[in-house]
Amino acid sequence: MDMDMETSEISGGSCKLQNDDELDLRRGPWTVDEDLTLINYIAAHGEGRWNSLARSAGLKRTGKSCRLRWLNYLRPDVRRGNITLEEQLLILELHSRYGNRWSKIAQYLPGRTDNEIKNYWRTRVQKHAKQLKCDVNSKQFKDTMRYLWMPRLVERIQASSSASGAAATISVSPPLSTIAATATAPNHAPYNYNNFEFGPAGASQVTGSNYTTTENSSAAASSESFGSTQVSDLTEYYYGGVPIGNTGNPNPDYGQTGELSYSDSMSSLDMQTMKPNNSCSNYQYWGGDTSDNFWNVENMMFLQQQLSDNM
DNA sequence: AACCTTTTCAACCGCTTTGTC
DNA sequence: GGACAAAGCGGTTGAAAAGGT
Repeated sequence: MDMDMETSEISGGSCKLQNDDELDLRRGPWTVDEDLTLINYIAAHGEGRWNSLARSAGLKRTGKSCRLRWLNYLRPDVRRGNITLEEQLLILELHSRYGNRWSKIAQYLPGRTDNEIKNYWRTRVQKHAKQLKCDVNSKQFKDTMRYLWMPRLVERIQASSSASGAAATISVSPPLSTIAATATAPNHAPYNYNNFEFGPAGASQVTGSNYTTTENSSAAASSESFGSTQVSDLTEYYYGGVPIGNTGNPNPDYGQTGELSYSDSMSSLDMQTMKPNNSCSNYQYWGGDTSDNFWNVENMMFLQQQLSDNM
């Protein structure tokens, strides 16, 4: 949940650094006024040189704090909202490749921040490892991800694309992990998963025909339109129709056909047949977190088999 | 409705890397 | 090449929301 940015002065959070009376530096949640100041200053002068930027803008914040706020929250191309199936798949794959190098992983997910990916990993993925009582870095858990979780994600992506009329372009064979293992490192050429082509943002953008999302396009549009125009109200500073800094779901696609939450992607699977147990129209968008369903008896059996195989 | 627990994620901290003089 | 500052990164924290009883 986002901080309530409508609250100008957050009680308790708007503390000053205790030993910074001279500097009068603030910390804690950013206020709407501070956001506007930062947005307008960067619109006029550009980003970088964060310490001097903070001073020049009149923000009583450290440069680090300004940088973080801008990169993780205020930047026009920050993509907010649920991690899509494709993104989940990418994160799992990239994490198996890069480990906890979140900024590296974030390069492949345009608009996503390292912080967001890190939070996703810690709250969702590590949670399951904990439930399975195994280490997130253990071979067992990695195998479960690779041979169970990821293939099903691929199936879910295929199912949702075909249900929505879009051409399904992902094939499950060979395993994505195999591709990743032999793929060239980023910076370099993006790796291609059939029609999905991923690459570090900036260097090589996503070019997969079906990977273009409405978020991407709106983010790109807002990014381009972001100029030196002064913003006087955060509601003017829209990201896809919902102002950045607003609470709730800033993602314009929330609840729309074709994008499933992580939880739903798992709960909609029929674990016996490994197929969606309902039509796409029946997906529970933004329902409760039922992702735990994924880790049912069958999956536990799979894991146990993995464990016994390794003995 | 009230209380407690769990989950989420923005923001901070401290360390490392990079840039500048 | 050493010293310092700034930027970048990953780990951690804690407030608020959501969920459960």
